[in-house]
Amino acid sequence: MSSEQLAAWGQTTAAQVRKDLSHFGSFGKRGLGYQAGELCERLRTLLGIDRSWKVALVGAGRIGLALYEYPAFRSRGYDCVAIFDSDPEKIGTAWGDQSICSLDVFERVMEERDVELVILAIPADAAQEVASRAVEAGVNGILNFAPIRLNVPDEIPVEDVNLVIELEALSFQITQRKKDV
Amino acid sequence: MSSEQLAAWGQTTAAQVRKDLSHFGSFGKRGLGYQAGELCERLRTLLGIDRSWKVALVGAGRIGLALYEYPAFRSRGYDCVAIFDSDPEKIGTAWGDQSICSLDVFERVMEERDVELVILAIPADAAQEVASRAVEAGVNGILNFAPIRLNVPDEIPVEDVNLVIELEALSFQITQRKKDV
DNA sequence: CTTACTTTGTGCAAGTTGTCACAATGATGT
DNA sequence: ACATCATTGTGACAACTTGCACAAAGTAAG
Repeated sequence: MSSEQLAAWGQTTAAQVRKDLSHFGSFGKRGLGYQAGELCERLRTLLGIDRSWKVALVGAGRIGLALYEYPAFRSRGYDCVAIFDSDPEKIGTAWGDQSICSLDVFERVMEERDVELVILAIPADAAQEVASRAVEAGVNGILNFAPIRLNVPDEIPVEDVNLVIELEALSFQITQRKKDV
Repeated sequence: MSSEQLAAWGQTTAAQVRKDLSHFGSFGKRGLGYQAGELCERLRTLLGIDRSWKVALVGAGRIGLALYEYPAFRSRGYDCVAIFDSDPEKIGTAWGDQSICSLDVFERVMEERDVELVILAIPADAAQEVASRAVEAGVNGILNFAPIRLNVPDEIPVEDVNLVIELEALSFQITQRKKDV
């Protein structure tokens, strides 16, 4: 594939594709382009998605369930090795092959199962405490669905997903567009 | 509140806050700062979130359910006025006060209920078709959970939410950090 | 072998975004 | 009334990002 083709695919320019790729080394062959299979493989390694990751899900509510059952999740190498919830009704019950654990045993389970990533699908008022405990327990990264800005050390990456903000971004763009006309 | 306080809140710098706000006009008083109530109100108007929006949910699966039941959704003025699904088992049943409609009546319902925003919580292979029909039916914006890049006219804003990409972004950051050390 | 063609990798220019610093402005106290 | 203090709004500058254009390097064909 040429950088031109890749650019069309990714809605950008050929020069941008070449610059971005060259940042990580020299992948292509002049006059020929990039060999798709090799490029994929090298990018997967660079992105750190050439292996599977052990994930713990905190919050067995509807968002947690939707994530847990999301097929792309497992197929892309994210392996859910623990589910936690604070609701005594849910603790002990199972989703698929995972039984839901109490937060009382959070630290022990996190260590036993070598959890690397934590997904927080819990209300905002509980998120900070769990995040801090997860960091303390040695987690490497956090995917946060709670609508608060987590306070964690700089070296722990956090990705926020905030549905309301996404909707508000849409509202803003629509409002702007109507004003222009 | 001073720009300094706002900056601390939003993890940015005071100068940035002032530049951003000044872009939309002159809100503050020199020597005093910004009056919180008025600032909020004016920003809400600018963002287009000073009113409610009529939303249709397409896809009554687990992601759809999680969204529908998400309290912040309604409390921020996003009013779900229709739910669609293609599964005959689900059509006719109801979630709360909304009964689930067939996609056969998509165009009619969209118009009757004045839908402004569509949330696509359906598999990738169905997303493009529904998106095109929504645009045709006069929708103003799309929130897309399907992992494909929708092809819609430039004047229709689309926000994508892709959980796998969020996780991969975490994986990348973790991998990078480990390399540095 | 040589010529014509393709496509990368990159220096440079253009454009965009973020930061600094300070005059302008209003509040506050004497 | 005046001096002092706090804070905005903004021009000038610095840092970063994107796009252009072309030499370098490789392919292909006669």
